[in-house]
Amino acid sequence: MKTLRVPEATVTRLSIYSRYLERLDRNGVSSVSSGEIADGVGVSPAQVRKDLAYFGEFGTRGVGYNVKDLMRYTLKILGLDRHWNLILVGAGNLGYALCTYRGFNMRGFSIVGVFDNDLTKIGKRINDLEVLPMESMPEIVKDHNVRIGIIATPTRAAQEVADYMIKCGMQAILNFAPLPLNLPEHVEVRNVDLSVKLEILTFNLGFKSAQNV
Amino acid sequence: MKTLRVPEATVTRLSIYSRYLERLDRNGVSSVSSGEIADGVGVSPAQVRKDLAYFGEFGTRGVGYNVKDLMRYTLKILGLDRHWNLILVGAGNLGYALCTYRGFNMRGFSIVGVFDNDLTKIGKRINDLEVLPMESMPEIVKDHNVRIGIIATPTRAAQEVADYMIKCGMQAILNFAPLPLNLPEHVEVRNVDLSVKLEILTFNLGFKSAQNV
DNA sequence: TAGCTAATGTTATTTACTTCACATAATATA
DNA sequence: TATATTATGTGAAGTAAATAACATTAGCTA
Repeated sequence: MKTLRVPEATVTRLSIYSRYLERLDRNGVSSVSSGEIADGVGVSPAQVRKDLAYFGEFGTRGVGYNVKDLMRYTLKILGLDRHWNLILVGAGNLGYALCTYRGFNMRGFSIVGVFDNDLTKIGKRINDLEVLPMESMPEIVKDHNVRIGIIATPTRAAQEVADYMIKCGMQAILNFAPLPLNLPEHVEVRNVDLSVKLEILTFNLGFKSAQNV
Repeated sequence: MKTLRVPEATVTRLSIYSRYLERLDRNGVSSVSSGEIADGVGVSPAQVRKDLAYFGEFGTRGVGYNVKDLMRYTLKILGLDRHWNLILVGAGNLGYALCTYRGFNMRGFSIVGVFDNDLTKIGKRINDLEVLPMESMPEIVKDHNVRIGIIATPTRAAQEVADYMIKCGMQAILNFAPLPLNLPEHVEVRNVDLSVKLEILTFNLGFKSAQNV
């Protein structure tokens, strides 16, 4: 098996292919071509094949791909052939929304601990979880073998929370605070910035208007 | 002024520089170099200068950039030198979180209409807004001159909602449903997929584990 | 005012990513 | 069984983006 560096764009698309394949499978589709996948998710057929080629050969020439098989392969590649327990810090509205977000469960993620340092929030329930004080993090992490943490705090708290998460053993962090975190190399971080995409839209709208003038 | 095509990655970074500059400005910093911006947001100094070069010359050789000026320029480039009214469909937990999200207001965005087709949700209040039925959309859009819509519905409703938004005149859509939308060319769409980034993390954790074995 | 230092703006280089094009292989058909 | 058709997998070509390198210019110092 090849060990080329895999572009992050490829991993992103793989995640999208994977979900598209789940949908096909639910709809009873058993076979699919790179062209159909491409149409379904809005990329080129060559792109689909190239992306898959980083990880092996999954199709049959002249035929296409078996939906169930390819779905399982993509899930496995993404590390989703297993269950992942997560912790989340920040029991505000965003934290609440993330805890109740179905999309995570559907992909094998479970939030097993919600933390906050606000005394008015500690003890409240979200689904079947109680919001806990930060000091409880090490215990939860140990009990549930947690490696990934989600930050849904106000911006000002994010860096401190990230540092504490790492002290508690987190190996990866998903950060919703609009602030670049400063973390050691061995920790994987990805940011979800809710307003950046919105600003790409305003940029493009502005650009269009300018061209019409 | 050059009219090269601007890479989307550049626009994304511009949004991040812009917020970083706002922070510097709030902290009373008046001058900054490309190297300092680079350190602050985690890119290379050359990248910062290259990104800015798409839009003009904003610095002084040997000196650096005036923070307030560059902040204003970046905001203007992104189309954020004005106010943007938004509508949102889907008054669930995610919709609620987005309506109350400070990050939008801080960048000049206001959600002026929240819609749902669920009768149990219509009439409820979010901040100072009442959740309205879908039929009210055209009126709100007209009254507030809205061009951008946010989709925070369950996946199954997203495509239909997007179509209706466009009928109501939306020119751009920010889609939180994990589904590629099928829309006419002239409509700008960006997806915020909450679990894709999480799956990049699990991919990377899996990859690391594999390499250690 | 001449020389030094610092940091921009920009060209050249390198690297990364995407698309193209086609050889290969599987199935269907006559 | 030969032929036509379809769609994969992949090397080559093309495009785009990031990095490096440097010429330029502002400000400082003696």
